[in-house]
Amino acid sequence: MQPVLLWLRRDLRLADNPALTRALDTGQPVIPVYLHAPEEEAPWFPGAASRWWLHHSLNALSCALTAAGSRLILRQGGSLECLLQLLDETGAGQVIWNRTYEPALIQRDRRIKAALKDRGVRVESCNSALLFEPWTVSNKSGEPYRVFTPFWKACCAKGLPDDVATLPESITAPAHWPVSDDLKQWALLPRISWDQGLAQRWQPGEAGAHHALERFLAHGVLTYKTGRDLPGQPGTSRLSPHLHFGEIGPRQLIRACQRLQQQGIGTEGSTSVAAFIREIGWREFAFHLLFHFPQTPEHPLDQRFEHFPWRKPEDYADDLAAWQHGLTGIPLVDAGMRELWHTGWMHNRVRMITASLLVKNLGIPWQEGARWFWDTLVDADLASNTLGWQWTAGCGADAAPYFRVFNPVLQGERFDGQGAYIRHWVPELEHLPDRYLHAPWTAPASLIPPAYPRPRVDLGASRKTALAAWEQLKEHSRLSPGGSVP
DNA sequence: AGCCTTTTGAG
DNA sequence: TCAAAAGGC
Repeated sequence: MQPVLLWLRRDLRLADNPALTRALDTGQPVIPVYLHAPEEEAPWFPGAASRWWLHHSLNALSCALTAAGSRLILRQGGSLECLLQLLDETGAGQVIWNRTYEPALIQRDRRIKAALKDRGVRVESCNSALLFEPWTVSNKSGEPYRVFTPFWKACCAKGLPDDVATLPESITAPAHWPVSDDLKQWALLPRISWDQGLAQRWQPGEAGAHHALERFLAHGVLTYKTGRDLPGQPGTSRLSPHLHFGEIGPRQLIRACQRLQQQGIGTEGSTSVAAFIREIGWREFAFHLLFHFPQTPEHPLDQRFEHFPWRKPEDYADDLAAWQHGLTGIPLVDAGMRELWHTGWMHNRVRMITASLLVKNLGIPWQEGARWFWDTLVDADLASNTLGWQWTAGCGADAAPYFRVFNPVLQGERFDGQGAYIRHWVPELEHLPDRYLHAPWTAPASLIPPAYPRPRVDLGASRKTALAAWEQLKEHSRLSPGGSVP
């Protein structure tokens, strides 16, 4: 019987996978394929941490498919060329996939869909990644939302989808399997092994995603509202990389939350679960914004910021390097940057704080931070990363106003009071008493650990400079709206 | 989802 | 005198 191709991309799971369900519903044999074509994601080629995750996730998916009586076929090259080749080799007449939403991938998929249809191939695409696809939500005048709360209200009014297809017991195999690449030959893993920290922390793949969810449901979600702010405690879901690669989907999370809500979980539990669902909403909002404003990975949504007086690369290179390597001399910031480097992930509150320091105190353009996060995060996601950086820089939709500057000393005292997080990631400061831990430069000279750098910025002075620059920019924009600044 | 300074008002 | 509230960036 004529098989169908199931083209897997950011949907590396078997449960709640509409494209897989559709493929099974045809009653024909299914050939699952993953195509490696990183250049098609230009200019946002997958970063090193992301490639590490992809390698292990594909391994896991391949095992799961094998256990279900199927296989994962790997091919490298242009996606269209690979698909045509596979259609030719297998005699398949239909391709099914789940949609992606990054600008470059939308273009590619559109091109491929048209080319396949031209050749008489049946093509079908589904939604696995989102509760609401970006073109299905708009305000009364038909415009995309630019503010989160009304956006999310409109989503909730539609009803959050929680319909989840059951896990297939087996997947019908074709009479003949096409040959597959050997995953190792794609060289997704780093050549020098800096990845032990990642391997220790993460279990990529669908099973790992469900372990992470179970842990969170049992230990984090009921205290999420306050627990998520404490970087020294595992109070967040840590699902972001699993979500990015589609090892688990938002509908599954909504369903799990609704099950919890039906049990008696008390007021704190209930508001905590609601807070978590709201975070899923921010993820949806990020996709909404990226789809409707595809220039935002590179350009600020608020055009006034095109003329912001950022420092120049030759002036900030040393500060940028110090920030990247966790050597700014500001403990909470260095702790976060080192957590990122060692585990490919950073606690959300610390992301806001490290980003604020880069953009506001160091005067470095947010795009530099976005690029570094892109390369080092295992959860690097163009939509979420763009929203996060523009939020911090104050130039995005519903962003934090520019004048909101985080003070990493105060934030440390407030959210890492006992210093568990800082001491874990900045061992030079292990023995510094709590009262000096967040600002070692205020300690008596005899207590300051010589191995730890002096702070690279004066937090108070740089804050003033940043606010003054913002006031001036506003003034210029008022005088010459949309125009250039002298 | 902030910080800093000034003002207010109870004691 | 000091904590809380308010106001500006």
